[in-house]
Amino acid sequence: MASAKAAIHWFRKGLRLHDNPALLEAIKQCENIYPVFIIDPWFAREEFVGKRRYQFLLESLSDLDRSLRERKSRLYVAKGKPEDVLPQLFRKWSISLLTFENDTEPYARKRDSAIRSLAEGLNVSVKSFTSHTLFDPEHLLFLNKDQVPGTYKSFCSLVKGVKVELPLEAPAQISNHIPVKDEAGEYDVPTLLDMGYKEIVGPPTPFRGGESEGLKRLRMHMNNKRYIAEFEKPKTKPNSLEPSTTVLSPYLKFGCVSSRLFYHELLSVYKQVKSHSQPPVSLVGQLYFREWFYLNGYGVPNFDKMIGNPRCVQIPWIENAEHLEAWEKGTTGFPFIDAIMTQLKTEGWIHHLARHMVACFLTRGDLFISWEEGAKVFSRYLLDADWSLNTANWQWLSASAFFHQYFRVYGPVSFGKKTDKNGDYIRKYLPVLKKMPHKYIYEPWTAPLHVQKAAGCIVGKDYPEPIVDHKIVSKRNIGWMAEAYRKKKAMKQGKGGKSAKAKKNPAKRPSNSNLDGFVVRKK
DNA sequence: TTCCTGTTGTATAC
DNA sequence: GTATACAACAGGAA
Repeated sequence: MASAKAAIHWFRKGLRLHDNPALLEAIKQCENIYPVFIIDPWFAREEFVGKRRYQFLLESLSDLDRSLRERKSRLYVAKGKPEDVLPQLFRKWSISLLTFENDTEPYARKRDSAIRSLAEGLNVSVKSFTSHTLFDPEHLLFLNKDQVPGTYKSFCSLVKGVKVELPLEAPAQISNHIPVKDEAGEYDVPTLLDMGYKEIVGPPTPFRGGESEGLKRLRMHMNNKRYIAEFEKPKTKPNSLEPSTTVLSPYLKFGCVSSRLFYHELLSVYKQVKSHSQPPVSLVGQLYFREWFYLNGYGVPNFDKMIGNPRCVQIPWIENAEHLEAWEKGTTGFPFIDAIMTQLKTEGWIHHLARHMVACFLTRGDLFISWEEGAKVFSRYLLDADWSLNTANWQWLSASAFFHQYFRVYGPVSFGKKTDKNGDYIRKYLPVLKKMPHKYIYEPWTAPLHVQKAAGCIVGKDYPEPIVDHKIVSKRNIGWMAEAYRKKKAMKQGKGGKSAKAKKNPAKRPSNSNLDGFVVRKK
């Protein structure tokens, strides 16, 4: 009699039991299921993954473990490189099937193809499923003749009529077999300290990781049918003291909540109300942006770089370590910018429009520093840092791709005022400005000295002077952007045979020594 | 080739 | 609150 068949379901993203086709396939085919997550210690470094996101991941794993134990199973957290760990586990547990969710990121694709051939050599069959996104990017590319749609609108017409699969139920039972004895706790979910991180100082991030938390948050929003039906992204506030958007992004990033579940729940609410908002501003519209950006990450070469990325405008960004550091640390002297960066670091989440504000400021708006630098910082601190989405949004805001109206520059003083005239958001995150009168809170350097004294905040001593003159640098930058776009245009025309034109308008490389003296191109 | 549209700008005028 | 200049982009449709 043949012994019971054993499978590993390998969790990576998709940290959930609901809508998990790969896990269900393992359960269908095998009696003994080993749910595994592999932690690669090499990634446990703060320069890549900030401690708050790592904490969120560990909480998600603990939640998964709890849910599995409720079903008389458990999560096995193994440490090491997947290509080392998995073969060991295959042998140890006599595995014949490996299942996982497809991942479209370049690193993951490389890793998974290596694992596939490894498994093949060890007589382990591999089954993988698309369940992180609404659509299968490979299928979308096939439908669009291998072209990634260049605009949101053309993406929407592409997916019109493509069915979004219904989400699957969580399995009631995982496995017949009793989990292996692990008295030493070899496979337990580690702590932040175990992974070499220092403990989080100050209040914990307000968002806890895991499928349970994610589903709770989803339900909470879905119960508010009016909010769901009327949701319009541009009308939500970047500086409200409580989030004005759903904060489902970290749960979608790790797959604690299935995007297909979210999508079908939205459709179900839409059916129950008289009218609802539409893409691009609606919540379904937000999911479509996610899909479009994932497709870009899948189909555009060198997507996370400027150089070698055919969709990205080539812009001669400035290198300026002091400015970059001031931006990251929240010491630019612009209270709205500094408050947003403080919220980013202390809570791991900031509103979408707040991201716009600081991203525009770092790149084309003020500092003219590469979006790649900004993307690195965001991916360190954001709980929801997602390779495709983060990259795409940085390209958008820096007017490198997707968005091209570079002359629309966010004002670090004006933008926040529109939705928070009193500056309460700034007061919350920058207590040093707590007593600054609202007239000056967005630009404290304009406050008379006696006002600064009365507020207990002297600019230049208690709070920094602004590192740039926004009016001057934003105008200068528009000129530089125009140069870069002209060069792009000339290159494009040059390809058609008129190469002389390409040389006519080369983009000027801005020099650090001439930051304020650049004269905008004359008419 | 021209025209239209593009989630989410700002300052100023009425 | 709404309109307009600012200096003017790209992609896609017609």
